[in-house]
Amino acid sequence: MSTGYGYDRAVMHQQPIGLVLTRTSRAVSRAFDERLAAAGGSLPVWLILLALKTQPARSQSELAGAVGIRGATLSHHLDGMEAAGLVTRRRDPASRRTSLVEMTEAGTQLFLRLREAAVAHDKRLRAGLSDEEVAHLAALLATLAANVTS
Amino acid sequence: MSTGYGYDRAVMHQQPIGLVLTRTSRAVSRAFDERLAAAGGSLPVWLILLALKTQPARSQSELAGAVGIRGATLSHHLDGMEAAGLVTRRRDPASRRTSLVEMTEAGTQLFLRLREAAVAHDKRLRAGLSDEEVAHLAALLATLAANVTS
DNA sequence: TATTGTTATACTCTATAACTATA
DNA sequence: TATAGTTATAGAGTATAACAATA
Repeated sequence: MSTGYGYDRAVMHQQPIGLVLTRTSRAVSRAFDERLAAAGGSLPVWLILLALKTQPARSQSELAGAVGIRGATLSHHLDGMEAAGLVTRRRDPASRRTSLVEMTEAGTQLFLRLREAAVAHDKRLRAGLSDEEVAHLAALLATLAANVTS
Repeated sequence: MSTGYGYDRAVMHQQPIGLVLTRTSRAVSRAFDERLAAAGGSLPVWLILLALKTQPARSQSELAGAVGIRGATLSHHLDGMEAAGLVTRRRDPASRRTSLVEMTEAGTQLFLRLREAAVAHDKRLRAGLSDEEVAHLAALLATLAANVTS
């Protein structure tokens, strides 16, 4: 019997999808980490800069939520990023216990380099896949994510 | 214009597929880690036991390759697993510098518990997806993995 | 000399708990 | 009291380099 995708039922159930996802994600993450490191960054730094770029001057709690890490973990990364001159922290005038994180010029420069690395990584990932297939993949992944968070 | 998947081109390119994969994989991995921990294991322990189950009495270098980690990292995990009574290491009679890793009865018991957790995780992941969609997802992920390793 | 595995050491990411400053 | 963020500490996973044993 044909599934319409070129796989029969015997093959389809060979590997749990969670295992396939874990292995793929490990391989792909490792490749991405290498590219980011070569460009002078890391995954958390990239995710933090990306979150800041899409919505500048965020409070740390918002930022931690956007990146998917705890506040203390974010503090840890921001310490390094601030020391490296990538971001600044200043108190929110409206509430002095909130701190607003902003990207510096050097942060923007690194962001651009990391974005290049991310774009190159993405191009490599998409090889052999049509836009439709990539869109379908994104939709399937979104379903998986929803399944574990609900 | 319709792509046939219910997504139009404007939506399709909103998010790089690498980012979607990273985020999905983080969320899914975290959920899986929690299940494995609740069952008394961890991801590396699960992957090592799984590799041993599918091909018993492997040398450590084979095992490290199958799991996707370095030899020294495997030694580290095996130390803990051996101390916990999950595996044994014995010298290969054919070549005394090679060590064969075997699962103990306790290792088998843990393997079964972790497999239960993995099956439950997989069932949850598949919610709302047909067998055909899961098979297609697996094929797409295989393409991504091939793209970064080639 | 080359290979298998171990040991020593260290790095990154993450977390929890206790703390400070502010509201 | 409650909240935003920091600091101290720790644990898991991984890695490289130097080493020992064996081939």
